[in-house]
Amino acid sequence: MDDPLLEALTPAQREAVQHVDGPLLILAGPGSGKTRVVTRRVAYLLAQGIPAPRILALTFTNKAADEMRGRVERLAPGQRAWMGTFHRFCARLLRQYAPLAGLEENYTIYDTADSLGVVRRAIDALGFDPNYFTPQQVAAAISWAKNNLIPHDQYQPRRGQPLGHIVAQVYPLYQKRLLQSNAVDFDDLLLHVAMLLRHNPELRQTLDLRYRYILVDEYQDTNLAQYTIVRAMSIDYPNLAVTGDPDQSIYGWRGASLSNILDFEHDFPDVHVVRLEQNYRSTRRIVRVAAALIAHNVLRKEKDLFTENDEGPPVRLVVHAGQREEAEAIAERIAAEVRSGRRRSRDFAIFYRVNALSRELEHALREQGVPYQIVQGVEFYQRREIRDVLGYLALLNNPRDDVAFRRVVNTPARGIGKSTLDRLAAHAVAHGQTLLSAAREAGLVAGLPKRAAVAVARFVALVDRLQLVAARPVEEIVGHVLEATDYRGPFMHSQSPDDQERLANIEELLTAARQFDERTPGEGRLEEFLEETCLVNDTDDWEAASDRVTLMTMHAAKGLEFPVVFIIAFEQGLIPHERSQAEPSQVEEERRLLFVGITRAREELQISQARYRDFRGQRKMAVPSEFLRDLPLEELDRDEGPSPPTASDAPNADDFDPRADDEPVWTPPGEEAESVRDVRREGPNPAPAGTRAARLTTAAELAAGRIGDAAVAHDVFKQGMLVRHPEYGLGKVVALAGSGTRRTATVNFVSGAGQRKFVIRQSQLKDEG
DNA sequence: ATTGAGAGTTTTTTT
DNA sequence: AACTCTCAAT
Repeated sequence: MDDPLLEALTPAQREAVQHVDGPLLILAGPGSGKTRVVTRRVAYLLAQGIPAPRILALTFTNKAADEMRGRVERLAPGQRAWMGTFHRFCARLLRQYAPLAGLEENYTIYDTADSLGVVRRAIDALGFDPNYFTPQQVAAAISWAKNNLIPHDQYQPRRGQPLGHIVAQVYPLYQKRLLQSNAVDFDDLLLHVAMLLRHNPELRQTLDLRYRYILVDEYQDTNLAQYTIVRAMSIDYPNLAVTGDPDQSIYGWRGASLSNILDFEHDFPDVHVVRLEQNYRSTRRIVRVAAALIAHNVLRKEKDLFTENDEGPPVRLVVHAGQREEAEAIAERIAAEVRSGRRRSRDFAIFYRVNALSRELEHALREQGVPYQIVQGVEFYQRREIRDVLGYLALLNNPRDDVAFRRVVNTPARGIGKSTLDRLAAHAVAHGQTLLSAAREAGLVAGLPKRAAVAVARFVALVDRLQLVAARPVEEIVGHVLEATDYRGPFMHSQSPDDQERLANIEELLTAARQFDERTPGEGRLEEFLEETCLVNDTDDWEAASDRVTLMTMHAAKGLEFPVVFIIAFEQGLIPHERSQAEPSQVEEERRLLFVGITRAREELQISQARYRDFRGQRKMAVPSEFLRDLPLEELDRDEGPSPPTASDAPNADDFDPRADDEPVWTPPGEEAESVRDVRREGPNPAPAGTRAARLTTAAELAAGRIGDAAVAHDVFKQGMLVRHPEYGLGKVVALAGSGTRRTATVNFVSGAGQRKFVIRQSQLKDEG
């Protein structure tokens, strides 16, 4: 057989690809060609004549799903199997069967911040002191319960657990409020669906039949809810294929349970197990370092990890004086390699344990003019202005959404303050109403001053007006929201960089809306757009194609690979993180996380540490990570760095903390420093100024770039700009929609002509500077 | 009701 | 350090 789908595969890989019916467990070490196997297997199933709609592929990140979709598309063009994250799959399912879960199909998905707010108010309403247990502690406990399929009416506090007793009261109220707002949180997406499947045998059967071939990627990261969902759909047709690697389980804190993968063989006794242990990604040295590290985990199934690749250069271990030096050294190195033509920017990735560590790197890279992209820093959709605008959309989509109401009712300020809101809320609770319906009868609300009642009434009128366009394309709705609220007005004439960035972000949101409209034509797609905005994050915008250095957390790095990897801040308290040090099992998870980071590297790996690091404005001496002990010294090139800089060689000597003296810091417990090989660090090699233009990755630039891509003649109009029409005169673009020759503009004229809509191509509208 | 100053808190990782 | 929250002044 010279089936191209089976080409260039090892016997083990081929075995997995050709497996069709029955349960399948693929135990795949890092770099073992898992993605390749998985995508080919999907294509193989399709080639066997299995209809695409019978296939369901579930991943944890959209990034992974996109990757899979792209590769399957190349192997089997035009076949549309459903691939996506658990959460999106559940969101979609829940939309279809919303009433069974006590929801309407236009339900809102609350993100972490939204749900935290609801928890906070629930705690408040029950009269608990939020200083005793923080809302996030309570929220975490609720989340834990949901991930373990404990519904609000079955939550039992453990004896002697004070937090549990509070949760036992807050959880039911919280849940009641979500339902009342026709809303769910992230965990509910899974919980509701799991419960649906459990309590509706016919539905379970239908879905089992519909999704006859199910594939779960990163199975080691599934929690009980996810497990239950997948299991329930694999009873009549147990064609469940899972891939995973217990050594890469890094989501225990999210309720992931290793037992799901370790017990798979128990759940499906006739499971076919395929082991992919050979690494095709990394050099021998990198693989040996990774293997040595992970061997220190006690709670582990022994697994071989080997490669036939080249030896490669030693793994570097570098100590820097401070975080700035660390960042600068990395940036300089990358710049030098790129300049010499040995590497391209895209070959490099820098990993860290916590997002906050990206700052210094961004700085240094910018200084060196190295283009970079940061995966998932301050998320776009978390920004105030974005959340505000989306708040309006959410309220339009689901008028029962109290969180959205609170967010937008006084944004921008319209004289509806806290006391007014409190009275509205009290009225709503008393009458079992939502905030918006309470607002509709503002006149009846006890104690509400006339003035406030008028303001509320005006807000309701605004919402009603916007409601009229709620079924229009999303870009148009956003345009109307911006116009009706004059949201951008205050920023428009401001020179402050912050305000300029806000405007750019809003512009970016308009672009995102437009792209959504183009991708998803038709009316009334608002809820889909909203679903996407909260279930899809910046990570998913990560473009492997663009020639930039990638910055991200080690969590986000899973599933990716790069020729050169830097892991920074290899320090106690960061990796393992201080919050993970109490529990041995948590330390093991941190070790797995480092393992994931290390195994992303194909050719070169550098792990670095600083002697001091600034944390929350405080300078702290850094201690090397305890995992240093777990790394094989003989594989490493160690560079303790120069002695602390003096004024002559440190341009930023004023930042240097004299407390960071030159004591040997890098000696791991129980090790002698003398085995360290002395390696001279390459000196800085700055390029002549002006050879490379510094590039910033800002929303503004992204917006400009994207708009630039699609720039066509009739595309010069922007939401909010002034235009002139030969007949109606001066007007303002209220909203835009559609694309290409069918792009339309809604214009509000100064003259009595009111609001009119034009097909731009055929109109006589002119830009009025 | 809004604004600004001062106080207090914080994210570890992601859907 | 950056962000949010609280309280007093406007």
